[in-house]
Amino acid sequence: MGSSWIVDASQTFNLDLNLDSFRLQAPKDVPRGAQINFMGVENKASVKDEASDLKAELERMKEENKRLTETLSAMYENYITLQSRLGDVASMTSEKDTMLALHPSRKRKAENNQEAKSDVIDIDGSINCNFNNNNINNNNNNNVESSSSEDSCKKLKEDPKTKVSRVHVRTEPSDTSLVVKDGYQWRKYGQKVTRDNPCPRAYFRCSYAPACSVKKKVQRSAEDPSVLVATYEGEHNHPNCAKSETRAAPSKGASPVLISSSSASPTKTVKLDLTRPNSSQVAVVGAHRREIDSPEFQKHLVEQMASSLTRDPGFTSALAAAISGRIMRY
DNA sequence: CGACTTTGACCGGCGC
DNA sequence: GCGCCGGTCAAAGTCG
Repeated sequence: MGSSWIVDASQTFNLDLNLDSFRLQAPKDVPRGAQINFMGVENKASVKDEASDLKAELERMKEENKRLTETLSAMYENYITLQSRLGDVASMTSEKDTMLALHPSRKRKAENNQEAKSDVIDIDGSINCNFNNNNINNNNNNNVESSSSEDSCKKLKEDPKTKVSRVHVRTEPSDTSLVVKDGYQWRKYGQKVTRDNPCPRAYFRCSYAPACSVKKKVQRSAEDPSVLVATYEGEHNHPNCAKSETRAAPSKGASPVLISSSSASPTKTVKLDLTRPNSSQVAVVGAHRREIDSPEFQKHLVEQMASSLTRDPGFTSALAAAISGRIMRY
C-alpha cells in the first residue's frame, strides 16, 4: 500500500487485493453467512474510507500525470528549438572545416575533429542543411563545401569516384544493436572501438554479391547514443535485395527510410526519424524529390514503412485492439 | 551444415 | 624508428 500508484489498472487491481485482504482477516471458523455479515458490519466503514482515500490518490495521480505530460511536451519543444540553433552554429563552423581540409598535414587530427563536427551537423542540422542550402540538389561534383568534411579530407588520396554517404538513424534507447536496415544484405566482418567514440564501430560488407565492393560502417553517435551513423563507401553493382535482408539483419535493427547517395555530391547525409512524427521530414522528402520520384525509391519506401509498422509491437497491438473492437461492435 | 557473428591478432599509414 | 590508430583477417562460436 505504501507504493505509489502508476496506472489505473494497477489501482483497480490493488483495490481488489485490498478487499481480499479484508476478507482474509475474517476468522475461518465463522460460518459463511456470518462471515459476510462480519465484513459488512465491522469493516464496511473502513473499506469505504479506504476507497475514498484511494479515489483521492487516484485524482492526485491523474493531476501529476497531466503535469508530467505537459513538462514532457515542453521539453520536447525545447529540444526542437535547440536542434535548430545547433544547426545554425554548425553551419557557421563549416568554414573552419573547410580550412582544416585544406591542410592535410594534420590529416588524422583534422579528420577526428571534423568527424565530430560533422556528427553535430548531421544529427541535428541535417534537416536545416537540406532545407537551407542546395548542396544535395546541386549536381556539382566539384563543390567541396557540399561534401562532408570527413570526405573532403579523404578525397586527397582516395579514388574520387568512391562514393561515400552517411545515413543517420534514430533507434530505440534500449536497442543496442548496430544494425541499420537499408534493403541490402550485409555481412559483418569486424568491430572496433575508436578513439573519438566509446561506442564500437561495426564494419560490414555487402554479402549479396561477392563482387560488390560496398562497405558500411555503423557507429552510434558519441553525442546522441540513440542515433546510429551509417557510413557507406562505394556503390552496389547489383539490384536491391530487400527480401533476403531479413535473414542477415534480424528484426531488432533500426530501419531508416533509405536516401541513396548519388554522384551529385560525394557525401550526403540524411536523417529520417521514424520514431516520432515530424512535419519537417516531409520537407526533407521534398528536398529529395528527384530521387523520390523514381519508382524504385517509392517501392522501397513503401516496403520500409510497412516493415517499420509491422515490427512495432505498439502498432500491432493497437491494430489488433481496433479490429477486435470493431468485431465486438458487430 | 552453412551462413553469420564475435573477437583477438595482425597490418599499414601516420604523427612524433 | 616507435607507438598509436583505424581497418581487416580469420578462427572459433552461434544460430536456424
